[in-house]
Amino acid sequence: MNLDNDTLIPLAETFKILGDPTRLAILVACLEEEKTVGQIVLQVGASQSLVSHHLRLLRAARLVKPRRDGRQMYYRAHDQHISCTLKDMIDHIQEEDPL
Amino acid sequence: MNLDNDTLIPLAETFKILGDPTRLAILVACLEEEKTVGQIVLQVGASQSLVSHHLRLLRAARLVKPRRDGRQMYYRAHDQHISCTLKDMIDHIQEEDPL
DNA sequence: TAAATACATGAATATATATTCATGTATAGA
DNA sequence: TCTATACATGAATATATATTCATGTATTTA
Repeated sequence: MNLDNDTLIPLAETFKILGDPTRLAILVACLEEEKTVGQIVLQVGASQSLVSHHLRLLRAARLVKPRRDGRQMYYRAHDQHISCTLKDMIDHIQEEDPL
Repeated sequence: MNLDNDTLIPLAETFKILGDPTRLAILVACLEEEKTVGQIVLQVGASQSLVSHHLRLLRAARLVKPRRDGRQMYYRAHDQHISCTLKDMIDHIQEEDPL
């Protein structure tokens, strides 16, 4: 596998977005079903402001997509490859060290 | 998918390691075949010191594994789930926005 | 043992980034 | 049109981190 900078840089940027526990928790919270910002705030246990800031980054990286309904915003993970990526990485972490 | 902190935090830490273009380039350089530090330095185009610092982080996250032979160190990506993760993410990036 | 090669590491620094606080904007209902 | 609700945003800040420079350590060869 050989990557030019046009692939490498956005790839790194996307991984960087996943590289924060709060943001990752937000993403996981809306991975299987869409959630309102309020629901995410409760589930993740971070401030509303912080969740909003993170959601903006997640949106910019197209990791979540928003939908408005009345005065609520629903967010949902861009599930296509995200859950695969998460599963691969969880496998990596849970993998035993080879002696 | 619901993740407790014992999974979430190391998961985020691992993604964070991938979230830097130089480090990602180093990882990709030794993804398919092991490389000496010198080879990686040439291929990536970063300073020897920087490559060494990054290799330490990659090693700590068990993303690469070292092997010494004489005065050379060979590094190789911990390929098990890494190349899958990279492919999933590349797919995500190259994916078109739904209208 | 001395010198050279290959890599690692510590300190220093400039920049990036997570978080908070205060405030702004949009929508719904009275 | 006020008020309340739900969310977004800007500024400020403390902390993290990528990079460089200088130096240290291990291994080979003379």
